[in-house]
Amino acid sequence: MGEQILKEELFEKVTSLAERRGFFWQSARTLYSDAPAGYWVYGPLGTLLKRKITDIWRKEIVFKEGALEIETPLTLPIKVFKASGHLEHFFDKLTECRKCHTRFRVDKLIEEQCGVKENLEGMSDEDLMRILIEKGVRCPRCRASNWTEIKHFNLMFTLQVGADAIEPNAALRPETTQGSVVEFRKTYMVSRGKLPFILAQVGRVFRNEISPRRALIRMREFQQLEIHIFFDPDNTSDYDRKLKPLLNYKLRFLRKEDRETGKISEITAREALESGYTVNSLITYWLVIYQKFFNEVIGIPAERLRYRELIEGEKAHYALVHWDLEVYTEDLGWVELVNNAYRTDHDLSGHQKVSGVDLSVDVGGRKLMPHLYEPSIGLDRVVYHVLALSYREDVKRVWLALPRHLAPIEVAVFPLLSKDELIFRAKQIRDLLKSEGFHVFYDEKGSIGRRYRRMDEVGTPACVTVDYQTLSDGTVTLRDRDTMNQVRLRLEELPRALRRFLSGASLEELVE
RNA sequence: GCGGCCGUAGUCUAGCCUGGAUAGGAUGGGAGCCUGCCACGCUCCAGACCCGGGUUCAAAUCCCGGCGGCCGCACCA
Repeated sequence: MGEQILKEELFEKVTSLAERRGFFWQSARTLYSDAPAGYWVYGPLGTLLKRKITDIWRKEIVFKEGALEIETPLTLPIKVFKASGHLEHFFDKLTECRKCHTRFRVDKLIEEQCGVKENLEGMSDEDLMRILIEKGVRCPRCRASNWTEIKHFNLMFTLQVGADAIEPNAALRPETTQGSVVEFRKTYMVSRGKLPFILAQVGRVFRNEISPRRALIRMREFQQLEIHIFFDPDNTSDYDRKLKPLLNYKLRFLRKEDRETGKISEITAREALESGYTVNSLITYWLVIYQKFFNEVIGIPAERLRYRELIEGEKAHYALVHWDLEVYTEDLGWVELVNNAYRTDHDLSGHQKVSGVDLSVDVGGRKLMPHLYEPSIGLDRVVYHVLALSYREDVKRVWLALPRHLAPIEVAVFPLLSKDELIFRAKQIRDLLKSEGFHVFYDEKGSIGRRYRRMDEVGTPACVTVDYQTLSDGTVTLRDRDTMNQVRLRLEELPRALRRFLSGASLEELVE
């Protein structure tokens, strides 16, 4: 199987196949070689795959969990990010130690070593630099006192909205959350909400990353599938009930104390909840739901998944507790797929303070500021890992063993030979399957073997071949991508058989 | 953003050190022939030196800058 080679070069093989076959590639490069990094195009197959993942998330999570999906603008007033705390954390002034090349935030250095707190934010670079020199601020790492000039890092894209705007007054959102938080009050009202109140958003977000790398893994513009659960921290009884049948489910955690050994603890939902580790039944439930979703629906083996507990300094500024759901591949190691943050009332309270609008809700005559728990999927990373974990090769062929329900092309139809009578019949069968709602691909070029290989490479689970026997008795062969085995089926039963096959039945089961 | 390595068709690669005439090959792609089930074979076609500047009679090749890629550091709110 060439396992050794596979592990080392998986990333390159997957991105190369993705470009060759039209899953994804780097934006604008064909025409402009100096186009900035971090922007990626989804080709026809990639778009289909991404849509399938999104749709299955809608079906399995949004719909089943009673979330209301909304769409909010990509552009938001800068005030929103002041209230959320992003502004403070997004515009850093950094300096670098000339001796050990480590970087530090200027305000932190001065705060820590000079005890100064006020007015640092409004201070000019010259003044800050003067303080660094006059107070002899030392590098916390190597004790040197030789700083480079101050550099600005702006991690949000700002905009001047309005033809006469000079100063930035808006920004592209770095997460969809703020849209949900800002519209919480209105949405809650129009949908006659009660707690827990769940919103969902699918959409693009923008981060001015310092060094975008590794294709879909770190981009400047990417997509999130987010769930925003507003709840009463003192009453999660709905979730006590929902969690009950799942109490024995084993969650996989990398606890902060096991950071160095990398030991993963399998802890049942019951233990996690009762020990207080996962705070409450609501958070515990959602941790279970997402691990199950990625394991059972997206098809990632459980041993490749873990929740990594983030420690102080790693956690976002808004989070009280925070786990990253991560996926493992041999060449990229553990990569974050879902950011699970318990944001408490950080966001709503922040907006209430800045806007002056009361954002509390009435619960049985009691005024309450809802808390927010947010599992946020990085969709592009999911797309990459679905492809990477499906990648197979042996001496004969390369194929994607995609979960059948995620495959962009569901079935291919081929005439065995490019002869008019076979082509005519094959096209009829293609149209029949299209009218039955299948995503069908038709091909008559090249040998039959070559056509099977082409479909293998894009993960098409089923190939239907029309031969001379089809013309005489109305049967076709159905080939399984993974085993390369075939069964012969009557045309009348083909749509039903195909449907069963795509939802997981084996070829043997189809002919029973 | 810093340091190291690197940049030739969709992909992989020869040529670069030591400057020289239509930049070679493989694979993939298109058109056709052949072909009774797993990348057969044959014919034809299209496809590249990351961008800009410099040195030179002459630059894929040497020099400078930019952009990009990988790895490490930092960053990842």
